[in-house]
Parts: sequence; C-alpha cells; structure tokens
Amino acid sequence: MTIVEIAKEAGVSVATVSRVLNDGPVSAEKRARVEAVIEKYKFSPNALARGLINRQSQTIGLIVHGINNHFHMDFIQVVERHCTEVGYLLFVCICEGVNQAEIEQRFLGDLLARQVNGVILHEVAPENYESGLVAHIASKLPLVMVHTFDAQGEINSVEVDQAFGMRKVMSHLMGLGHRDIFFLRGRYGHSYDSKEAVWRETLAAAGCPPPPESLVVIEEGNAEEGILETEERLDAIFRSGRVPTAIFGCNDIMATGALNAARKNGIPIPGRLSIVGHDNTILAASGHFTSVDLKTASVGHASIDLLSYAMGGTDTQPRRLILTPELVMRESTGPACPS
Amino acid sequence: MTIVEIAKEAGVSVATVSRVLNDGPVSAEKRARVEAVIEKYKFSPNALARGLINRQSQTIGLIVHGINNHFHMDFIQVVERHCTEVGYLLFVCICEGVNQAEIEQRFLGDLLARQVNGVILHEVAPENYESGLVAHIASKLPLVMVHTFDAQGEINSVEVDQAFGMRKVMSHLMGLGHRDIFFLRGRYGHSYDSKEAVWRETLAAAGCPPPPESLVVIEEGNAEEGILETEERLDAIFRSGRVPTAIFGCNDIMATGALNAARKNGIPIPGRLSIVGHDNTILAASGHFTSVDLKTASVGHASIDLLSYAMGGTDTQPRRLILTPELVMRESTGPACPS
DNA sequence: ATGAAAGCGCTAACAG
DNA sequence: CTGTTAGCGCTTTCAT
Repeated sequence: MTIVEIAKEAGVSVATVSRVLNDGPVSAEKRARVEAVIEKYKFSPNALARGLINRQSQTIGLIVHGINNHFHMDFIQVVERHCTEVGYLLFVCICEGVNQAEIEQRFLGDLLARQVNGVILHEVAPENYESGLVAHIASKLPLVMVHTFDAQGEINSVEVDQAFGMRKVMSHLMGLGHRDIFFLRGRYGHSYDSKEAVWRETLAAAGCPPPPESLVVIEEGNAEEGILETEERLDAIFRSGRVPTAIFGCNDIMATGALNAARKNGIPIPGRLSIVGHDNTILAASGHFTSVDLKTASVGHASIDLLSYAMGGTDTQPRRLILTPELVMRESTGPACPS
Repeated sequence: MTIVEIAKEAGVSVATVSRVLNDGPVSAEKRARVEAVIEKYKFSPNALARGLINRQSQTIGLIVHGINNHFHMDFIQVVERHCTEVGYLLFVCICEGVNQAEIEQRFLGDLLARQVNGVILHEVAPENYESGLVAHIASKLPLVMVHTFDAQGEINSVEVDQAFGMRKVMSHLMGLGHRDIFFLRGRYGHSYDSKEAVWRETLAAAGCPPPPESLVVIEEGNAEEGILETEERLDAIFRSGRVPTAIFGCNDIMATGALNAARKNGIPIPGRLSIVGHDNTILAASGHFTSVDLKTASVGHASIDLLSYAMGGTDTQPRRLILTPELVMRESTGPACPS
C-alpha cells in the first residue's frame, strides 16, 4: 500500500495525498475523500521514503554501557517517554563486554547511517572521546554526552558532580563525629577514584588519615554477586575485632553487603555502626540506609533538554550542565559511638 | 556524501560502489580503489535509501510495558545483544500510564511505518490481543508475544508457566509442614490471580483452606514504595499477635517488606517464619530469601529464537513455547514451627 | 487548490 | 566484471 494507490482510489494526485498527510493546503472535500481511503486501509506512509527526502528519520539513538541497575532504567525511561511524546522512536544500543570503544564506534556508525535526528551518549568510552571521534560526530549531528567530563567544552554534556555528593556524605558523617570510616569500592573506575580522593582528603584534613585497612576493594562490586562478596569480606573483618564507626559503600550493593555483615554479627545500626550507600536504589529503600541519589531522572530530563535544543538548530553553541546529587537520609546513620 | 560521489572519486560507476558495499562481484583492483575512498571519507551508506528498496530496515522493535525492575532489564539486554550480533538496531518502546492499549497501537503503527523486520511484544495489552489487532499485524510481519497466552495458537508466543512455579512454592512449603501461609499480592493482575488460585487450591486440598486474613493486598505492590507499605501492614498484623508460619510474596518487593517486618518484630527466620519471594531479583539476593526465578534471560533468548525463525520466512507455522520457572532456595525457608 | 514531474540515495536488472 | 538505467515511496517545486 502506497500513496499512489491511495491517490488512485480517492481520485486525486499523489501530491494531494501527500498534502493531507502533511497538513498541507487541500480543499475540505478532497481531504475528506483521501482521509476516508486512508482510514479504510489503515494506511500509514513509509517512514523510510519520507526520511530519505527529509534526511532524517524521526528517531533518536541512545548508547548506554550496560543496563544492570535501576539507575540506568530511570534514565532510559525518561528519555524514551520524551521521544514518545514528540513522536520519535528510540534506538537503544547497549555496549557490553570488552572493547566497548569499538562497539560504541559501530553503534555510532549504525545510528548515523539510519539518519537519527540526535544521539545521547551515556558514559562515552574514553578512547572515543579522546580520539575526537565524538567531537567529529557532534559536529554533524545533535549529540549530548552524559556523565562525561568535556574538557574542551565543545560538546553538549550533562554531568553529575559526584565529588560534591561525596563531600556531602563526609560532612554528614564527620558532623556526627565519625573519624573511623571504611570506604568500599570496586577496583576500576573514575567515579570510585574521585570519591576515594574526597574520602581521603576529608579525613586527612581532620587530622585522621585513614589507615590502609579502611579501604576495601570489592571485585564484583558492580554486580549482584557483590552483595555476598562484601558481606564475606566484612564479616571476616568484623570477626577479627575490627569494627569502624561508619562505612561508606560506593554503591548500594556494597552498602547492602556491609549491612548484612553487621546484622550477622549483631552490630547495632546506627547505634554502633553507621552505613551510607550510593545511588539510592531499591536496595537502599529495602535496607533503610542513607544513600546518595544521583537524580537519574533529572539527568534524563536534562539530556533530553539539551538534545532538543541542539536539534532545534538555531543555536549551535554547546552547553554543559552540571547537576548536584542529594543525600537521602534514612535510619542507618547516627552519632559515632565513642570507642 | 553518497555513493555517487564515492563512485566519481574512485573512477567507477555507482553500481560498482554498491557492489563492493554488498560484497558483489568486483575486480580486486576496483574494489581496493573504492574501499580506499570509502575509508577516506568514513562513508557509510544511507540505511534509509537501502531500506526503501529492500522494504526493511535492519531494525527490530520491542514493546514493553514499563521497565521498573531487573526483570525487564535482563530481557531487554538479551534481546538487544542478539540484535547487535546480527546487525540489527533495536527500537525500544515503553507503554506506560493509562490506556496502554492505545499507546501500544501507536507504537505498532510507528514500527510498521519504519519497516521493522520484526516485533517483540512483551505483555500485550489484552484489548489489542482480543480485538485481533495483534493477529492482524502478525500476519504481515514476524512477531512474537511474550507472557501472553495465545488461546488461538496462531501467533508466536513464549510464556512462563507461573502457576507451575507457584505449585513448586507450595509443595516446598507444604513439604516443610507449613499450613498457615500468608499470601501477599498486588490488587490487579492476571499473574496475581493465577498464583492466588494455586495457593488457595493447594491449601484447600490439604484440608486447610486459608482464612481471609491470610490474604494481604498491597496497593503499591509493584513499586519501590511497596516495600514500606508491606512492612507496615505486616508489622501491624504481627503486633496484633498474628504470625503465620510462612509468607509468600508475589514479588520480591513484598517479600522484602515481610522480611523487614519480621526483623523489626524479632521473629526468627526461618526458625519461626519462612519467607518466599518471586522473581529472584537482587532483593532476594540481598535478603537471602528463597524466590521463584522466571528465568528472564531464557525468555529473552526464546523470544529471539522464535523471532529469528519467523524472520527466516521459510516456515510460517506459529510456535508456542512454554518455559518453566525455577525455585531458587536460600536460607529463608525451613520446617514449620510447631505452634 | 491541484497535478506533473523531478529527485532523495541506493539496489537490481539488463546489457555489454 | 562493469556501466546504464529504472525504480523503491514519498515530498516538493513549478506550473496551471
């Protein structure tokens, strides 16, 4: 079914059909006739042919690196909802496994080939940012990077100031009198590094630089198994008699492991031990522990805003947005127990 | 940049360029020349123009109803990964809010217009199945329904036999001597209904039909807030002195709420109370409780298999696949405490 | 207001 | 093996 057939059956030219499809100027009478035929066959015009002419496809592309927590889901949900509202369809591309940079490149190429109207890059592979590939693409297509620091300031980007969130955590804890604070992190990752730096500096500034055993690295810190791993690691430490006054987990998975270990050892929370997590996922709600909320939904909205703006095309000035995380208080933090 | 320009610069015809793009027969020498130019400009052919001719777009569409738990994530991840492997791009459409049926219709139309090669419908809106719309679309496009019972057997579908899983739960619990089992569910939903039926029947068959107070309906049973709601509801019940020997939650959110309430009241688990959840999400891992695993990843693979098969196009015979859930044992279930 | 016709970028006969 | 050419389904001048 094509507009040619519709035109034939309605007794008009294809141009007229095209016009009713695009709200162009058509006499009421012909418009009605055409619409009747369209309705009759439930015809909908081939978006590919349309896109071929307009050089765009009414789609936007989203590239994400893994979608293993609620974190990502909120983001995707927000982005998708917006697309739906404005009549776009969303391509979701998930980079996983090794050589993410390469996969990301391929996705970028595929999206370009499909004439997407815009791209959101959630956590760009560093190589692709550094090689200038992203900048290159951004120069020919509306693009926004999320959670990537754009040193050049030439690409639209929205970031969350995680160090700021970490400072909030530290001042909350320090304010409660904590000086002996464990830091739980995964092995690799910029966000782990930046949080650790804040943790170290704050404690050092207060005259109590953390001893080596206060830093615990969890291998599977980013996966479901991380809960158990953290639990076992801390259980062993607690049994050995070493119990800090507070523990910060770089994500809720590790914080949950800490919570479980404490429970197992009958350590009162927050009476004897305070716990703080990060990301404020359902795990924090489940364990009733204080956690840093990155406001993923806001990040999603911001990304969409920047993208829409860029797609508007009037002003090509790149924008950079920095959001601030929030510390969500729950019953897991209290005054440091005097030891 | 088009193949015309590539052809010009390489000193060949567009047909030749097209041939190298499609691995057609081209002399090694010309092929090299063309490839050089392609590489030089990092040219990638317009997928829309291609699709216009082939009447397909190398994309597949996925329609989901909400993505608020890990459950959906696994599914999407598996589907997306497959698409990537075979060179398709994935459209993700999320139906949310009221009148899902209508939104679903729109998505279906949009996907059709974009010439997707196939569609996966995760939890079809009943209206659209009943009205025959899905069947209609399935007749003109490879389509598979997930988690929808196809009474006619005319549409590819993959389902999980949730009643079977529930029977596993009940026999596990009954085997441990439990007869006083609470059932936690959300207000609306076929899957709640079918589980409740199994619960009721099993207990009745054992001569102990459940008393009314054993059924607890949680309004927000499907959202994060459901944890707290469940917790409060059960806390009140426990305080009133009513403590069953076991509790089944229709999802891990409710089971977590039950667990929290039990902890709050100092009820030993599984010593005095056994708890079983459903979906085996990270919450079950976190709370160490037994839970039914719907094997979402398997469902994803199965869906993709059926879709690929349908897209193969040789055999149009619809297929129906039924998967069996698994009961993942953890430390939350034990012998019924003699009351 | 309406129709004829010229493409959008690519593939696929069809000759050579 | 290679080039020419006719479309794929739609939008958009350009006349009328």
